[in-house]
Amino acid sequence: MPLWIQITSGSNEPVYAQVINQISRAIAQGRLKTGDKLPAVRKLASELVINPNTVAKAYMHLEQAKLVVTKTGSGTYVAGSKTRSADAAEINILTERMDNIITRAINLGLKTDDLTDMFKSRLEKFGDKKHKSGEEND
Amino acid sequence: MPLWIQITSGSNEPVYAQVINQISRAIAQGRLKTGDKLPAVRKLASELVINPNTVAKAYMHLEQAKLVVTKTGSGTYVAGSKTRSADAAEINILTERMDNIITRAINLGLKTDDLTDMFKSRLEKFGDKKHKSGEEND
DNA sequence: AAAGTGTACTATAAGTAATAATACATTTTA
DNA sequence: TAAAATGTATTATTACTTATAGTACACTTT
Repeated sequence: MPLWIQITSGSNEPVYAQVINQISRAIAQGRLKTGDKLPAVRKLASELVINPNTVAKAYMHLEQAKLVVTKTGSGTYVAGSKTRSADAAEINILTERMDNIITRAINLGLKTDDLTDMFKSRLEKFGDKKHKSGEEND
Repeated sequence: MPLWIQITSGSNEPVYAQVINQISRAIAQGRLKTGDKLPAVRKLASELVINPNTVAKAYMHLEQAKLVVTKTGSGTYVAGSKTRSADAAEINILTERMDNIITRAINLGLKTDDLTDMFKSRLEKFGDKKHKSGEEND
């Protein structure tokens, strides 16, 4: 499995955020599974031609989000899913972002039906993934 | 109709973006209709206790998004809907943001069914609004 | 002519993003 | 034990963004 992260330099999205988002998505879509090892900070930085600190920052955020587990000296690994249940604050942020997207779409002239179709289409890439069980790293 | 915009100072979202988003949403939800006049730059700035330049910046962005029309010396008005059709680039941005939300939700432990329900629920606030016709300002 | 409106410009301060260069602690490997 | 690999921490610098502030200008309405 070579390298699936791609950095867009000119983007308004910060580099560390691009790393976070792409790894998060890989986990959500099941392309990265519990226990999988992420590239070493220095190695990934070298491959993406970015600063090691930037990768470290991304890994730190991913760990705070409980998506990865860090073992100093060993590496960074995808955490167990544990059927996390989102708290109220996180749900609020989600609905806020959802409203923003809907707003944008409506103001672009899309109809609610079009939007619904688009949503369902995107959702297809995300099955209710079963992470490998029996490998929880705690 | 007094003031429906509310600014959160401590937010990580820039003030000008808050103004843009709240006005955009009001338009999308039909609470602001074609031809409606927005508060004057200086007046809104005064009411929100922010800098007039910040409001001007928000209005500038709204105009570039074709959501409002500006008449120097007169005021800023909600533009006609014109059944705008989004171009490919805008659709791409939308789907990208949609994927990001879905990613976040799945990683929080939500099921696709829960997500679909949430989406439909949020969508209810946005009818396929008929803007007042016969008032296109061109 | 006066008032109201959006726009443009310069300047400043604060925060964020990214890079850079080191150094340190822990784990793995030889 | 020693060496290598790993994540972490620190300090510094540069560039950009955000927000405020003050001023001036052009156009429209009254």
